[in-house]
Amino acid sequence: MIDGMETRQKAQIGRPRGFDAGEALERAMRVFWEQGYEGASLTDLTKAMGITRTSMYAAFGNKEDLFRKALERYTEGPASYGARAVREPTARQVATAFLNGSVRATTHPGCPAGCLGVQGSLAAGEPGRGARDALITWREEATSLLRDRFQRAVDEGDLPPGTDAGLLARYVMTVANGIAVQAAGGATRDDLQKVADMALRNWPPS
Amino acid sequence: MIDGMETRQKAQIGRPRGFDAGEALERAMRVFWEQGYEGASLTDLTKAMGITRTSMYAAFGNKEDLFRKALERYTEGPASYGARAVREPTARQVATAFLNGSVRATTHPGCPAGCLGVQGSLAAGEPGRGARDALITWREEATSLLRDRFQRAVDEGDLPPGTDAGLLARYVMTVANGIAVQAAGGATRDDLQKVADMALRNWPPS
DNA sequence: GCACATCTGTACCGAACGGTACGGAAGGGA
DNA sequence: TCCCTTCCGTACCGTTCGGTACAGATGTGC
Repeated sequence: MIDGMETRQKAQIGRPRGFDAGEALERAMRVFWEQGYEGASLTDLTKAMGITRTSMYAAFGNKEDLFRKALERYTEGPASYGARAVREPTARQVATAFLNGSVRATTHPGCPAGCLGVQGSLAAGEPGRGARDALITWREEATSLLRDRFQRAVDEGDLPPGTDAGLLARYVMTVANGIAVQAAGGATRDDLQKVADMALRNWPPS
Repeated sequence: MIDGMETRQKAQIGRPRGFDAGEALERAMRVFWEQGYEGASLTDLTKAMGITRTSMYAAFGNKEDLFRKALERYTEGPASYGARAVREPTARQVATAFLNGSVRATTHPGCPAGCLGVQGSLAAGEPGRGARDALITWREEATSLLRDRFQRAVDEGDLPPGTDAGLLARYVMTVANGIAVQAAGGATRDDLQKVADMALRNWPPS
């Protein structure tokens, strides 16, 4: 039996936790988002989470585990536009929703600029390879989701026969990644929305 | 009077340097490229450069100075396709050369995958802010170069009147940034070349 | 050959890193 | 009420971080 959040809360026995694990994870996610895996120290993290190192280790494992859990939360929260996008009725709407969502998420007021799945760890030294590889896998999974969706569109006749669904998925993902980098550099939402619109102008006809 | 490399070599007096500063900087650039600013420790750097910490500090200043000089070298070396691209005769050729160059540079065999100007430091903790901001400026300068070139194309009638040169520049830069992220994640040169080709299919007519 | 300016190597600095031992505090079950 | 289990806070672990003091090595100018 596994509880949803994955932060073990085995039985109802013993002293109960004195903080909200979900809220603490949310705060940790923000720190990783803003400073990256290597740039976020345990002191930064626990201070933002409002708990001690000991509590953090007991609840989440270690720094890398915390990062992975923060990434999960990011997927279900700020990056949930991805899962929503692939449920759009046409391939074009999928691509549009995905890029629009990425623009909104990477420039959301009150949140760090950019995308945790990109700037969390793009290049890293030896101790950060785990986090980096986790993000590579994360981006690959998103690309696969898009590819499968576009392939379905090809099969259903929504996209022209012979269309390379993998290329289309990689193209959309590449633009989204570029948007994330731009946002991290301070590009505005309006600027990036125009870029997203332009990237969709050459979409194959239905 | 200033010497070209910027690594001070004031007079011909005193014990001469026992290593090639250009070669050492090249090695440092590779380490930053592969591991990022925060992920590259002085131990990693000096080991790759084949010199001691003391020699590195005497020749380059400190870690952040070394990073800035490595970035200059990167600009004149692996990223020199940028300056070449803006000299192409038409706007379309400029954009094509820029994206093709970015594909080649980010997937060059024997070099780290990706782009130093992106993965060198995208998100960072407090001590890495200098490097991060240097890269933001670096990308902005490249965008400005493209924007000015596209504006010239508009003025000369190479691009339709009323074309937003700034948007075009940001679009090209965004795709290039996305290509860099993709390359850092292991995408192949062929895959990315197809993405670059696709990104140029909706280029405004001459 | 001698003096001087610079470079090199070692050994070290204080601070920050990720991670943990341990004792006291605080709840639930009997 | 007592016990047991778990959580919390402090104080600390060894390691690594970026950076440097200092002494010896090595060349050039006189």
